[in-house]
Amino acid sequence: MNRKRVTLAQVAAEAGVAASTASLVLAGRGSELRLSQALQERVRAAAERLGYRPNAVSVGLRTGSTRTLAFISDSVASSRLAGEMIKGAIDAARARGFLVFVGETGGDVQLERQLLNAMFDRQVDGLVLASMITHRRALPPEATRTPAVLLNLEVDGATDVPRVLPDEYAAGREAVGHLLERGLRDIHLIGAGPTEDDAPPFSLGAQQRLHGILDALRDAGLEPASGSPVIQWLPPEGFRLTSQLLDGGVVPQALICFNDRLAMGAYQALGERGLAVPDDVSVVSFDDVSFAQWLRPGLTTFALPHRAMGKRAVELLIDRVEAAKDDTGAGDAAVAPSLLPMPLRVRASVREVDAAAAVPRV
Amino acid sequence: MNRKRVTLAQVAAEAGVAASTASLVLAGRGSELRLSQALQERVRAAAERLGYRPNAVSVGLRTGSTRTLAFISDSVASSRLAGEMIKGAIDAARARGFLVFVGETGGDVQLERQLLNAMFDRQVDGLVLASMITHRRALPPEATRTPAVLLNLEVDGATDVPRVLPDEYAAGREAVGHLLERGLRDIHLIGAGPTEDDAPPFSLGAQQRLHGILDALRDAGLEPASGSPVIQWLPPEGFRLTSQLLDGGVVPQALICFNDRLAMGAYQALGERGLAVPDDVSVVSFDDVSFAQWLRPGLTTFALPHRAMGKRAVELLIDRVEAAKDDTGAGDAAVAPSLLPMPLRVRASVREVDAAAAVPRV
DNA sequence: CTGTTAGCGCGTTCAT
DNA sequence: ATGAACGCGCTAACAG
Repeated sequence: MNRKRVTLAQVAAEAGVAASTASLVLAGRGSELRLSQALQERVRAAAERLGYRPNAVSVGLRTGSTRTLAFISDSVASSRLAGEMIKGAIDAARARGFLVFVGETGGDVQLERQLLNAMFDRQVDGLVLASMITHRRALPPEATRTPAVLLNLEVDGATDVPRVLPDEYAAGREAVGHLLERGLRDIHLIGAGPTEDDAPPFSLGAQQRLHGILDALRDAGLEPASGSPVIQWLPPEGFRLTSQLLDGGVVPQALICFNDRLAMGAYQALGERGLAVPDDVSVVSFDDVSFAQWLRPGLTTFALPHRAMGKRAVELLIDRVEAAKDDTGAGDAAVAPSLLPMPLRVRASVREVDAAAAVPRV
Repeated sequence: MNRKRVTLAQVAAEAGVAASTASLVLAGRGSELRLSQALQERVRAAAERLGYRPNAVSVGLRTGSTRTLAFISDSVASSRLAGEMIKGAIDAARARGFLVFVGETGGDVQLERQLLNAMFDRQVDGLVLASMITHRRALPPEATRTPAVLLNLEVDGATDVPRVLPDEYAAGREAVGHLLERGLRDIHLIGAGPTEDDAPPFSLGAQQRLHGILDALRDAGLEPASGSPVIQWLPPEGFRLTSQLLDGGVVPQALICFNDRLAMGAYQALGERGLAVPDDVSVVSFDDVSFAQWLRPGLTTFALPHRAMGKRAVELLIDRVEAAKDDTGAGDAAVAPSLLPMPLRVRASVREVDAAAAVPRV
């Protein structure tokens, strides 16, 4: 029941020409080759009438290009953000006429190889290798012999493979800037800090957030009022850390939570003690997960631009794929990572004080 | 740099046999056709040595089967649950040697057709058409001429295309059962009700949840203490609805929230009035979104089995694909939908009373 | 037991 | 201006 497809041969027969002729006019090269308008119209009409669509498998075999991409990540299901990354990728691909195979490894190297093989067997034109948590890894050898781009991933040493990453460092700086501008100087860190070394070792993003925060503070002649590193960034930890801080008798002016889940826990701890956000304590955070906007009050947070990252990654990839076609032989020069801005979602968790008290922007 | 692939011809040459012979032994039909063991070994060794992998595009063209599936949904990014559905699907596919093209329409019919075409052009063996919100829709004509299964979607009339859906009705029944067993009889509905007609018209799932709840209540000789239909099931609505209830002077014994977002809003409203969950009011809900476990206390909720649904859908699909190969001609009999159970995640939002006060299970 | 032949559907010379 | 012929890489008839 599947083989109802119309072939080029049928179109040619219908139009009374040879298959090759039909191929030419449908490829738009008819006028270039000075085929009569009448004939061209005849072919086009026949194709239209029959509902002809080229068999992409055949074209792929013939031309070596399948207009198909591989998207392999360690996790597609962990959060909405993962979905956003994929959506950005498949949308951008479709916009340029590509389809994408998506695979998930769960971090299993074995499985990754298996998927890579299965996709390359199907002659994908390029590969985006993605991760849901920004970290550093080695490239699989397959990624070398075909156009590839890394998404939310960094590699060691100089490399010619493009990477796209969120600009965590800048977001860290902006987070303290946002607080300082509003006169908040008693800033406590929840999830990492107080020193450069106090960040989860596996998360590049965490390290850069911290780095940005500390640098911005230092530039203002300040340092964190406290810091509390922790390995898991989940609400219970946020709750515990914030509770400890509060139990120590301090009421912080502002909290920088290293992600929204920690912030959710912080809200809970604050709420249990009758402390109001933002009147008693201000909170800024990172990620902009779904519930950030539903917390009361709405959480001010820096969004991980996952959609944009997915989009950028496949755009870079397709650029490479199409460049590789007209093989210039170049393209193996080291390339810097593309850093995408993390937009600030201003909501209601940071206190708005009068301008007089605020430190002017530097 | 991409064309380093070893072909069957090279393997055959290396082994000193004809290509067709090599093909046969690598397909495992060597012994069946009584080829000498020595020859078979030679071929296998050559393939191994050269790192041969069949070009799946060529195989696809030749055999008509690409071992590739189409997964098209209206949204992949809306929630973690969407990701789970996809993960279930791609995992099940991989386990059976299939890869999947993922596409998203955003509900745009135009785009859906475009994606369908692009995927069928690439000769996918089957289609899963999915939605993130359970509803009823018409089948695109393409879904008729190839194996297809509907995921979280229902169609009008009898049909031979399999559908997989969560068992919302059963979950609705169980929700009231869970409350009744614990002696809770003053049950208020947040998001729908109090009558059968008070449910969002576009959501089949909502209607069935409500139906199950009402039936179970009726079986126990009860009816909802109140109901409050609303179109958007988001935290602000949950907050508003619950606040209204409370402002009316009633302190409900138990709330059935129609989803976790509404429940989050209910928690907030309760919290603002100093009412404790579950000591003052119990809450059950549906979906089991990510934050349900992070609410304090943890939210007892019926999980949408998205992962399992994705898995089941592709398993049914692949069964059909492989059945269609050895064309029995059958398969066009009407088929009932596969209803997957929504497991109850018992957490801490329902009060545990002493058995004496509880209504025994029927 | 093995190799030859044919063709899946298409794009691309190369002679007309 | 047009069509015949070839081949992408593979599988499956059929001969030998």
